[in-house]
Amino acid sequence: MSISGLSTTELSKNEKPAKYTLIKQHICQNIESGKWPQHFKVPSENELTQQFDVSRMTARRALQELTEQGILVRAQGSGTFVATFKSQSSLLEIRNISDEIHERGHRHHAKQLMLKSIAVTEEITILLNLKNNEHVFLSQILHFEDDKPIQLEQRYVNAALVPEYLLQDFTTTTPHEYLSAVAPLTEATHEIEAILADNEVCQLLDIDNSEPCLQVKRRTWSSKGVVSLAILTAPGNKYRLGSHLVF
Amino acid sequence: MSISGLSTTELSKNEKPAKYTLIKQHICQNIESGKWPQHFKVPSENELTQQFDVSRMTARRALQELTEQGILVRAQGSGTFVATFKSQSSLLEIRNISDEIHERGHRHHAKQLMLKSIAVTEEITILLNLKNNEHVFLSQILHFEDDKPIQLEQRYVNAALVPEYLLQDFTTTTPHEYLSAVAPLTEATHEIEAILADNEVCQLLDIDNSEPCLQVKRRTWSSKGVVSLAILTAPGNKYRLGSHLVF
DNA sequence: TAGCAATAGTTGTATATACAACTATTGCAT
DNA sequence: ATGCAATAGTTGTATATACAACTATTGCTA
Repeated sequence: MSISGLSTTELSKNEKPAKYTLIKQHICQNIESGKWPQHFKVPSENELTQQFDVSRMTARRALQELTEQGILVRAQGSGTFVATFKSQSSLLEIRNISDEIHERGHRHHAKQLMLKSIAVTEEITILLNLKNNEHVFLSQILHFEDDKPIQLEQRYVNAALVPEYLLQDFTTTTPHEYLSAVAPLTEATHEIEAILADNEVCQLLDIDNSEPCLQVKRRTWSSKGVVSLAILTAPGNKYRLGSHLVF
Repeated sequence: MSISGLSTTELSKNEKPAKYTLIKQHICQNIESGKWPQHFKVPSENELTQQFDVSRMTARRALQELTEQGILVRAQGSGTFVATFKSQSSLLEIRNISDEIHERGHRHHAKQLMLKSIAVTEEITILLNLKNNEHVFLSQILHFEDDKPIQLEQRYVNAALVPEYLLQDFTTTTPHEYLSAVAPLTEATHEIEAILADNEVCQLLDIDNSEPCLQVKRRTWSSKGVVSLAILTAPGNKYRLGSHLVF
């Protein structure tokens, strides 16, 4: 059985598999064979539309279902990427989260939180693995001062591993409270802490923040009133913290 | 937070929530308030299209997402129904299944199996609860002879709580093997056993199989080469096993 | 009453199209 | 180099339409 979960029986239903299942198969085969590694940018909706001679909505459906299954990760404006295998098989994490939610009495949210947790773990992992990869997958965005409320970019608020009671009034939460709440829910605590502390981020990403690189690709940023942690590519696969940190 | 998992933050994203989220909210509110009980037939895609002045695909998306979340159950040709609350909060079952899958080393299938397990538990539960409800939700279909391979209607093969190794060649499995494999994965074992044994089904559903009812609604069946367990409505909310069992 | 045909209703799949929102790159002016 | 504008690319949302597959009901015929 493939990672997509498509059984042979499912395909012989009417001797005529749905078109989007063919696309899903194609993608899964490429991933399983190793052709498309982690963080690989899979063909866009338009490209799949041409390759398989289908409408965009059909190609989109294939990508979307694989995303829901934790096999792909999508980013508006950027593209669709192969998820880390870690998240594809992170059953252990799921169980830990389940326990936590279970104790808090929010059983009916458990499944959604499982899915969301995988998504956010995904993005963080991709971010932190940049040093091993040429893809520039952006970006973790945090507005942060000790003992002052946190501001997260909205999509992270939506996806984050945050218990319900924190979500309801996130602006009253301090970094310390955030971490202590998230800590029992995730294995990525260390990485999150590293992001919160600039110096550690630099260390983690092998970034030289003091001396400028010889050549840095210019980037523009859509300012949103939050701090953007810009990671810029430079010749020789070196990275440096961007100077475009905007408020 | 509602059962849909929609947070207030999610809705204030751009001060303009997506249309399908409004429909999801509407449905969830009706369910939470008790207006729409278990097995209630929710408005069809076309009805929602008119009520909310949206396209069918938008209404469809709302129904589909709630189905994926285990809140609704859909049946082609019949309609969309409110799932049992049991499956909405059956975290315990999910964990048990997780353990099972985990031990068998099929981690990456875990999430899909969780979702599927909820779906099939759903349908079985709805079937067995018919006696308490006016809705005739059809139908469990089994082809069964002792010590001979089982045949299940295809959609149940796809959705069933069956371990992978059984799915791969289902036709070689005997009823006994099937039960012993499924037993540790579900709380519905007793119900499944009841379905497998005609007499117990009759007992469970308060069906009088020997004496014909005074008046029975006629039904036609699309024959598929499998045994159809037909449940026919009769005056006074009595049920009787149909005479249309077709092979 | 039983069997069959026809019809309507509901979900599933698929296409074509349009615009919004966001991202990434390029080019130009300073 | 820096900053800005313009452009193209990608995903997100939404509409309109058509047909397929299956279900449910009704009506006719024998």
